[in-house]
Amino acid sequence: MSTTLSTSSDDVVEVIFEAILKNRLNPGVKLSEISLQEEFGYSRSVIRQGFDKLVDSGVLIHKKNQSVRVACPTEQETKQIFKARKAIESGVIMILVEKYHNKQLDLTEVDSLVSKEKQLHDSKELAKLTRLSCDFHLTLAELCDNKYLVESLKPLIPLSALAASVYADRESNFCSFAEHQDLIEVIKSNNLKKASDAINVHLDHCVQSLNFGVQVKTKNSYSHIFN
Amino acid sequence: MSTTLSTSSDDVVEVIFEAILKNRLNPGVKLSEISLQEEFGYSRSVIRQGFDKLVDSGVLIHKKNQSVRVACPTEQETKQIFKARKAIESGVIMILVEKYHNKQLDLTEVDSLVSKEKQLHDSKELAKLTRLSCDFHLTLAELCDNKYLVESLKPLIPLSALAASVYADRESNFCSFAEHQDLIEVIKSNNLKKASDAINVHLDHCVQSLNFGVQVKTKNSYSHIFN
DNA sequence: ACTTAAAATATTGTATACAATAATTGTTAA
DNA sequence: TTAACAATTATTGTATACAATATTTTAAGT
Repeated sequence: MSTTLSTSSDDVVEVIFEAILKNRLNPGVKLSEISLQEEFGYSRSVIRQGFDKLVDSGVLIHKKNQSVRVACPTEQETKQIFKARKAIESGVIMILVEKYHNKQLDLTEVDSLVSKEKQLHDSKELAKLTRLSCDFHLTLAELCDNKYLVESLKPLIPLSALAASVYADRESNFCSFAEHQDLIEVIKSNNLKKASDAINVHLDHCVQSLNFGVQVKTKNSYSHIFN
Repeated sequence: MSTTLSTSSDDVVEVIFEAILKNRLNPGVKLSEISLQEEFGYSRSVIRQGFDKLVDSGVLIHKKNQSVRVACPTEQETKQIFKARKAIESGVIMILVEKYHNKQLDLTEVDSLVSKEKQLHDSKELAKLTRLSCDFHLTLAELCDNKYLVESLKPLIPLSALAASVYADRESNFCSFAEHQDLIEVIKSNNLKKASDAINVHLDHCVQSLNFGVQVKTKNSYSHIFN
């Protein structure tokens, strides 16, 4: 949703989103307004507006009179995040099945997304892969042509990325591109039940691939984070 | 999500939400920051922070360098809003069915909500009734114990109220308490398909009860709006 | 009277100042 | 060395000032 014409504070939001998806900003990191006005060119009030939006979406945490921190989803929160995604995204995929059946859906964009995912997977470029698998889910939502649905899902994607950066280990196969391929096939199947099941299974697999036993580590400087 | 500890700007959000649900703030009304700092005790910066949150949720519309306006959903947007709600709320009700089956769900709160709805319906107190039927849907979401799901649904409720205030005529039976009663029953049925169908039908009925032929009217003063 | 253009006014966008609160550092005593 | 407390510093919460942009009013010309 945000402003109809985007303002400067949206830059802040974008840059921080990017930093999270690129795995540069780790969960728990403290972000102070004055420190960041040097990184960006903007003044504190603009930085803060961006922070406020991110706090609202749950990506940053803010306690009164304290600096904001990058969210660090707990095990319970992670499970809630994916439960919410199952609700929203099974709605998404059923809309897409119907659209496809009515010849109102062009899947070339997601098709090429999955191809790129496969390339990155084969060349082991894991950071970029995270980014793309996030894009895959958001793109499906966007194909519904329903901004409200997109806005509902949007904050849950970086939150999922944060959860993954905490709990996914190197080999975990967190958000499998192979299953993304399956999802595209099932959209074409014209079978609502199968489609709904497929997305639920995929998201369940995401959670199952996580290792909630790990210890959370926190850093405190943001020199090489935003570039 | 909002701040962990609520700040003053959340008051602004709350008051404006309330005003919308009470049908005091009509779609399209212009809200200027300086005019409102007299209504509230706060300064412009606080008012604006509240506005920003409301803009983000789509309840207020903001074009650069212009005053914010109360959103006035078009026919198409209204249909999108309810399509998004169907996706989210069918997820909600399926979670509740499961919870109820596992004896983890207490329905007394929603039961008494529906009773109150019936009372207000019988005594023709329509403004308060709108408020309660909104509460019903939000309460169902809250019973899921999933803040992400609640936050996804939350902005769609005042948006629905705005749509109703534009397109629902006096006799339209917009969000029927009788169907709310049915929804509670179906949660108890332990039948996922029936539950999902019931909420979809209810929300479809909401849209069907609207008359998109009406002309939109706009006012411009906010004297008796917020009290 | 109506249209157009210019001046005046009002409102937003951004930066900054100051007070309130939290975090940090330094000092002292056990 | 460690713990507790005080003083200092840093950071946020809020208000306000000023510039940029929109809106309204006024005036002139047709």
